[in-house]
Amino acid sequence: MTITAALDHSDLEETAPPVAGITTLLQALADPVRMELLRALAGSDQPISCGNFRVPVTKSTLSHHLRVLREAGVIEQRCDGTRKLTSLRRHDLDDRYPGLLQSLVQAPAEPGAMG
Amino acid sequence: MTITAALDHSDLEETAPPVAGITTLLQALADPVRMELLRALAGSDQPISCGNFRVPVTKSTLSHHLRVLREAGVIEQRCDGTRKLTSLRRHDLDDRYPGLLQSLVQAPAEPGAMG
DNA sequence: GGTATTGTTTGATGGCTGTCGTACCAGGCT
DNA sequence: AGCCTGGTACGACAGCCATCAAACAATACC
Repeated sequence: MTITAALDHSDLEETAPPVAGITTLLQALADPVRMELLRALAGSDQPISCGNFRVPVTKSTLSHHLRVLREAGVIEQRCDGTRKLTSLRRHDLDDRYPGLLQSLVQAPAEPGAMG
Repeated sequence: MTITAALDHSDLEETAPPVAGITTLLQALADPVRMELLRALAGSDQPISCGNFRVPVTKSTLSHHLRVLREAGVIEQRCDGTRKLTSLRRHDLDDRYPGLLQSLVQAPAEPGAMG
């Protein structure tokens, strides 16, 4: 097999993994904390750093939740100095699951996910 | 507080419980078997009895999955002799979560949920 | 170098859940 | 009555998962 440039899709993107299947995606979103993270990201046009999420969990638990979202293809993270900026992969999500993101973020938030 | 008839919403409906919150709903759908049940129900305009679902689980497990969907407000079941006909609560779902059901059922099915 | 600041990783733990087998119950059938 | 069919309820069990504390890593700043 020849060495190809198939994975080099463009210029300097960090080769974000593909958006997960529907079951994995729903599992990733079926958590009150992660839904709150999704809402926060969807409601902001700018990336958010870990410290700026207002969820009632420890930072290790928050890191765990962000990892789940990242591995499901919901978010992507970019290092910026000592921070890590998290942003929503809107286009990839809409591409694979049209309308899903919008119907989720416009769903009424439940009390209990925020402190 | 006076005894009111607030719960008597109409005539002879079986008082279906309200559609659950978004987290409970996503938890109910974040399972390959239950997503397959959803697809089967969404793809048929007629109710389906337990025996007509083609999922690779025991009937007790199937009953468990249907219970989860029922308690989340996704389906309703109507007794018909010895059978129990299951149907999708499309209107209630669309009412509470517009567009969600459609975006879910049109999502590509993953291999593995069917035998 | 030293010290915050920001996140990740690693156990550990308690709870939830998907699965099955078995028993059980209700209708329809002969 | 007896039997089957369709479905539920109850344990039991294994695996996953959300949570935390503590330790670690990396960058910035003094």
